[in-house]
Amino acid sequence: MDERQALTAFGALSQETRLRLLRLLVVAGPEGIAAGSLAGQVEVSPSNVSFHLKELERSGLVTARRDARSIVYSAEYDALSGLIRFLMEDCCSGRPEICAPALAAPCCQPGEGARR
Amino acid sequence: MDERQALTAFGALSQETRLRLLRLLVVAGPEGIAAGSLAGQVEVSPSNVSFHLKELERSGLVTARRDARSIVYSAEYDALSGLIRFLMEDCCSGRPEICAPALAAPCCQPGEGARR
DNA sequence: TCCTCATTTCAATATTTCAAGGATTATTGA
DNA sequence: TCAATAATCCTTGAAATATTGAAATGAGGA
Repeated sequence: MDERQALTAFGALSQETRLRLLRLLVVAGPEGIAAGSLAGQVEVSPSNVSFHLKELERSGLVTARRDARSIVYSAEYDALSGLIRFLMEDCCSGRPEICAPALAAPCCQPGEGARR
Repeated sequence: MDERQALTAFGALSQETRLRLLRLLVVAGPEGIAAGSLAGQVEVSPSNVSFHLKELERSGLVTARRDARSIVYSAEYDALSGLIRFLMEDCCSGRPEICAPALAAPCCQPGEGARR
């Protein structure tokens, strides 16, 4: 993840509708969710959802694929990992004073391979 | 870190000059850097640096204090930790498929209490 | 007090972002 | 091929953001 990508990704995450869309896609996993279904779930007009999905796609945080007449979006896990890592390493220079407290998150605990 | 704070923080990080300013402040640590010195280092006009520092301050990622005739800014480590944690937990739902790769960063390795 | 330095504030402009609606493209099944 | 459906594309206008230079504010020293 280079700086240009990170800047775009941060911009993509700084908008409420997009953050909600991304969260839905993260939980949905690799199988993804169709654009129309997303529009229904976030209660935003289809054209507006399309606009924000395109922004997310431009940032590399989600990818799109066609499935029959639907276009299915899914979260790009690698990009999200990369962004977290960018935030810790490039932006925060790996400062333990910053990174260590963040690692107290439940998902980072040993023996907690999966979320709870 | 609640969602509203995170949205503002992501917005603050999505601008090149601000990202550069923050990086300098992270490395500088708690003693911080004066606004004028920052303007020189990022080669941006003083008024523009002032604008961006205020944005960073509004997002909670930096704080300001007066020292004689200088105003010294410093990175808010807690806010950065909180943002990393938000990204892993709230946004990524703690998915191990996302968080685990990010933890491969050098600063997260056991025995690597400090960055290398 | 007066002067100077550091920084902010203000006003004007340029650029980007956002939301909504209608038109267009792509796919499926009859 | 035609009709129906799903999604995007395009345009419009409003709002937010970025940049610059000039003026104002605040602190320290002669």
